[in-house]
Formats: sequence, structure tokens, C-alpha cells
Amino acid sequence: MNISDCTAKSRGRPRSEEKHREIMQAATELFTEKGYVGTSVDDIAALAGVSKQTVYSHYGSKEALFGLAVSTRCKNSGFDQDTIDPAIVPEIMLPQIAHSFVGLVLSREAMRVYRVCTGSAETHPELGQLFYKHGPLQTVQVVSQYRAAQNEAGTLRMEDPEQAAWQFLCMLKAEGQMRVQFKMEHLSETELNTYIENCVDMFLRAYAP
Amino acid sequence: MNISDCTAKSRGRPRSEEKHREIMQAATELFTEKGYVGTSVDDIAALAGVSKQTVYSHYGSKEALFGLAVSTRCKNSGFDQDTIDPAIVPEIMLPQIAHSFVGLVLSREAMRVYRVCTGSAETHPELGQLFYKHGPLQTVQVVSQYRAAQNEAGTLRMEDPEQAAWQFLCMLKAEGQMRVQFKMEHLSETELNTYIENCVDMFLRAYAP
DNA sequence: GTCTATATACAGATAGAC
DNA sequence: GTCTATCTGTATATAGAC
Repeated sequence: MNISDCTAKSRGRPRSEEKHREIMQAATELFTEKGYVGTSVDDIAALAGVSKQTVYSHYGSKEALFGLAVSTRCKNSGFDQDTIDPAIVPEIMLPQIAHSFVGLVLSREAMRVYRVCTGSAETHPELGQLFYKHGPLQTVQVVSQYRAAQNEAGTLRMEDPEQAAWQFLCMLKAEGQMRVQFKMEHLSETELNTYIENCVDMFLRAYAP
Repeated sequence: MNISDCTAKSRGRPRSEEKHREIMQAATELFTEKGYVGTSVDDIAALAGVSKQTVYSHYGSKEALFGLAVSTRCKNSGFDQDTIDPAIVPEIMLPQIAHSFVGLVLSREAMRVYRVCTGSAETHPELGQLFYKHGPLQTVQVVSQYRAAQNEAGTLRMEDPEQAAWQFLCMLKAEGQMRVQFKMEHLSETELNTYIENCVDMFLRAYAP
């Protein structure tokens, strides 16, 4: 009796955390691939290798699971600001920022969150807003801080650093992102790099002091 | 007997065309709002004011109806090239193009097709491609033709007019489109106009001869 | 905590009356 | 051609065994 209690405890509980992770991982994978309505709880349970009821006991409902999965991804979709150093001159810094940014927005994972948040913004506006704040907005702010610093230092000259950041970043994505977004053949590394350098030059020309 | 045949013909057939239109209209409305999986044939039939079977006898299947509805919208989502005149100098022409383009991409209808094609590109790649070709690509080509003409005329100087067109158009959308896309509060008319003028100036500065 | 089995609702698609 | 009624599958969510 006492023994069976002990084994029950040590056999039943410890597995929970692992399943918790696996369910979340499966949910994220499927939700960002097929969207909310396109994904069934059965699919999630199957991919996670657990029963449907286990999904429910861990996360309560499909809606709650969706919110958690996507918002976690949203929060990880921002630009890594550690790569930016205000002490470095634009001619060196901007190409680095550019390549790093384009790498981010073209990545499979970023595109998937972008797509699912765009597609379900009509029915889940709060998800769209969450993505906007943790993704695009944060990136723009990080870059515009650098811009403001350069403005002060006199290495660049612009009236509104934030608008300049929007210009720079959206210009960079352009064709490359759209081709991924709409399932066209991707641009080659070479084409991409040429375009990025082109953009950096163009930007520096326009905002030269 | 002969009479009932006649009335049957003149009573049953003529209504068909009207229902045909109404079904398509309802389908477009719902598909671009809720997406493919989020819309049921029952919903479409209800909104069109017909029975479900009528939907099927007109369009065969949900899939076929979706394809028709969205692709029709895609083909109408391109930029109107009649507004462009190569004889007009960039200082006058670019602001016009810019305002007209921003008006298009921020419109409710364009955003809806954009959203549904983005969201369902993973499951319906052919729709994403269709949208890309009739929307973004066509717009870029129209604008890059103008650019090429200006290049020849010497009023602008750029190595690759098509890349310049991508830069210009993507820069213009930027924050304005993203706020609509992700259900944030929209930019005001004033903010939008200021930004557009800003972009045109910046572009002219960078590509001045 | 986790499983199998089930309740309930609604989806896409078809049959048959008029 | 159009409608109502229906078939069949699958969805979310829950009940009960272990």
C-alpha cells in the first residue's frame, strides 16, 4: 500500500514537465504552420505524443494554448539590440544591422509568426498588437536610438530618427521578404547582399551631413 | 402542360445570375475576413440569402469558390498605371504616385486580400503567388518603368530602377501599413502625409543626378 | 496524471421534393 | 434551379478507468 503510493508519486508527477514542454512545442509548430482554425487539438496531441485529455489538463482550452504559444513566439521575435554600438560609425554599423535584420525577417520562424499574426489579426486583434509591439516596433526603436545618437554626433543628419528607422528597415525587407511571404522563389544570397548594400549606400547618401 | 413548361423556364432561369453574383459577393466578404478554414459554406449561403445546395450547384465546391473569389480580388489589387506619365518630372510625379500607392495599400479591401493571402500562403501557395504577381510585382514594374524613363532623361540617376522601385514603395508603406495590418491605432492623415513627403524628399536626395 | 471512450456540435457535401 | 432534410466525417471538450 504505502509502496504503491510512493511509486505512483515518483512515476506520475515527474513526467509532467516534459509533456508540458512537448505539448507547447507541438502547438507552436502547428499553429504557426496552419493557423488557429486549421489546427486541431487532436493534431497537437498526436504530434506531442500524448492524449487529447492531457493537452486539456495542461492548458485548459485550445484558445488559451494558442494565445500562450503565439505570444511566446512574438516576444522572441524582436531584434537583438546587443549587436548595436553607438560608438561605431554608420558606414560600418549600418551594413551589420542590415544583414542581421534581413536574416531575422527572412528566417522560417519569424515568417511563421508574422504570417499567423497577420492572418488572424482580424479575429484575434490582440495577437496582432502583441506581435507589432514585440517585433516591428521594438526593432524600430532600437535602430532609431542608434540613429538619434549618430544625429547628435553629426555623422548623420536627419529630422526624425524614428521615421528614418522605418524607412531603412522597410526598404531592406522589400522584395526578399515578400518572396518568402508569398511563396515565390527566394532571392539568392548574392542578390540579397547586393540589394542590402545598395540600400545602405542609398540611405547614407540621403542622410549624409 | 405546355404552359407550365414555359413558366418553369422563364421563372427558374433568369434569377440564376443574380444569385450567382450574390454568392460570390458573400464569399469574397467572408473569405477575406475569416480566411478559408474560418468560413463555412453555411455562412456564405446565409449571407447570400440562398440555400447551401444553391451554392454548390453554382460553384461546385468550397475550394473552387475560394479560389475564384480571392483570385478575382488579387487581379484587382494592382496599382493603376494610368496615373503615371513619364513626361512629368519626379518632383511632381513621385508625390502623386506615393499618395496613390499608400491609399491603395491602406484600403480596407486591399488589406483584406493581403491578409488572407499571407495567412493562407502556407496551405495555398498558389494564392500567395497569384497575389504577389498581380499586386506587389505589378506595382513595382509600373513604377520601375517610370524610373527607367527618368534615368534615360537624366532627371534621376540610378543603377537599378527596379531595386529603386522596391525601395521607394516598401519605404512608403512602412509604419502605416503595419498599423493597419496588426490592428494598431491608425496613423492620422497628417502623420501619413508628413511621412510620405519625407520619403519622397529622401528618395530624390539619394538619386539626384 | 494520463489514458480510452464518449457527448455534442457543426463542418462539407448530397438526395429528393417542388 | 432552388429549397429542406439528411448523410458522414471531424471538431472541441468531457467522463470515467487505471
